[in-house]
Amino acid sequence: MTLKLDKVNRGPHLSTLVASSISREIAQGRLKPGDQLPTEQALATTFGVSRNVVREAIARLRSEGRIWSQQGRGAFVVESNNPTVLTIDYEALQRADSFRNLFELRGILEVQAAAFAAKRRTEADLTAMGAALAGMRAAPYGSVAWLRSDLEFHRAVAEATRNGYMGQFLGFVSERVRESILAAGNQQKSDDMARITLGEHERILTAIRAGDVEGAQAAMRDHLAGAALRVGLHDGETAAEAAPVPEAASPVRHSRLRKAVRGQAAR
Amino acid sequence: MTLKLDKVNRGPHLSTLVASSISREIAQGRLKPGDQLPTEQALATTFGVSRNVVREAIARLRSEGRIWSQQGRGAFVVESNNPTVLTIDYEALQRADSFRNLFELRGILEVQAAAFAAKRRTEADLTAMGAALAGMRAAPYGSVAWLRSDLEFHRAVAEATRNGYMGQFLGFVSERVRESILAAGNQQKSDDMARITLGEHERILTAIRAGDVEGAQAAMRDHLAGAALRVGLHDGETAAEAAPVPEAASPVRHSRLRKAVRGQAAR
DNA sequence: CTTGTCGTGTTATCATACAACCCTGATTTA
DNA sequence: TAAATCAGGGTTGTATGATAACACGACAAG
Repeated sequence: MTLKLDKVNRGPHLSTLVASSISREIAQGRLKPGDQLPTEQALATTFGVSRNVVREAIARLRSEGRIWSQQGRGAFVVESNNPTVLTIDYEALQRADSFRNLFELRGILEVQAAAFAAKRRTEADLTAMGAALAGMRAAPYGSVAWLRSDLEFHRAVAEATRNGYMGQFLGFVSERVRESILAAGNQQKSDDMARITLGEHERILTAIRAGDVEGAQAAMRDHLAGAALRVGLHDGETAAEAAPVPEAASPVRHSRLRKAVRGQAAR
Repeated sequence: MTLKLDKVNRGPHLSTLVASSISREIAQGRLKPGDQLPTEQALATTFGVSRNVVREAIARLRSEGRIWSQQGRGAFVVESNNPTVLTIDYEALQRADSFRNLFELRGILEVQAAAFAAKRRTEADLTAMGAALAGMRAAPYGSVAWLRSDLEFHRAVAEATRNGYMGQFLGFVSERVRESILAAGNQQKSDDMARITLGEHERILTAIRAGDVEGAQAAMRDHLAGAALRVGLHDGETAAEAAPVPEAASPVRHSRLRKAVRGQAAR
């Protein structure tokens, strides 16, 4: 048996804890946009860590676009509440409704990507898709090679849109969806599925090659509906029902707080 | 006159430069997934900075999910090449084709959001949208209050999709688009525009209230086409032509490199 | 009222030291 | 011989002190 021990080692770094703590202060409004943070020295003493750790935490928050600092002045909470990075909380994705929502978003992007691909694909794109399909045919269903080819096919479609952001976003969303599916691990495999899935992909490629925008959209929609069924999502149309907006906050569990971190940042 | 001096202060931190440099090594494949990075000491000497700076850079990369490190062993490039966060390079967005691509992506999301909103909106959603529209009517075109109400309207639409990720992504993309427009600053304002823009929004709301999915999509499409014209994008249909995939690398300009950073990380 | 100077406080960076930990290989032990 | 133990070096994590660069207000000089 392969025992399934989750990685509880998530961020044993002090800087991670400090960053989360400050992040929480911001999220919960105790530090408002435009506010100045305490000095690094003050933070270091209140948290009971070295100034170095505080600096690493601040570097992280700065890269996330939550705070902004200037030499000689101080560090400030950034004005716009929209951070410059987009993150998806892994824990939240375990909830069925969240997963369904993300799957829905992926569907939107994939279908439109197929449409643009049908309009803008080059010969190179088509051969790339064909190669990916061949890889799927050659590999056993569900194997690593099969999954890689599957991913490659969708990547090629995204590439064919000639819109880099499309590929970036689609890749990001798909990866999160894939992770979540793997984590759940309740996939059943059968020979029929291989044939069906392959057929779906082939129809997509055919439509894209023909430049058939509507057809490509429809084929991709079919494919996603099939995929939804295969991973256990039923009736993808009525997806989200009163799902609260998932906040991007507090990805760190408190139970594992270390002795040093016990204060609040700035009261 | 208000002279227009941009903030060139973007990231004068050494740690940012180091992080970008390592990030580029990964993106360009000189550091493959699973590879071990040079030791912090080695990086510090090759970059000509202190180990502290290297640590801040690594803390940042770790928070972005690109690197994984363990005490006593070393730091490694994470296996999946898909980072756990999504970022958009601000500099790249200044290029017209990039901006066009992002605008196109926004359009996809907005149109589909309108469709879902028409299907799933509640009374509360409708009143929120109505309030936002009222705010636009009351404020002068282009003013801060007007922009806020505009943003609020679109946020309400996204909220009405009952899909939190939709709101998250849409907000993220829209914010980047808005920043870019503000940075360009070549907006011309007229009274006609206020009326036209307001009308577009009203049609969207009407369709959503009526539960008219097709109508909401069409109205939103019109609105975005109008917005594209207003910000100087012409013929949004043939957006990207042979635009290379924008890699998420090198957000730092080299001309401003400081004396210390001149090496490569790990060859 | 403007300008220049100075002192203080803050961030940015450097340098060093130590603790915790992993890995390897030799040594001891069964 | 085979396994367990232990010592050593190497690496990351953290602490500490010092210096440079910068911002800002106070204050004097013009």
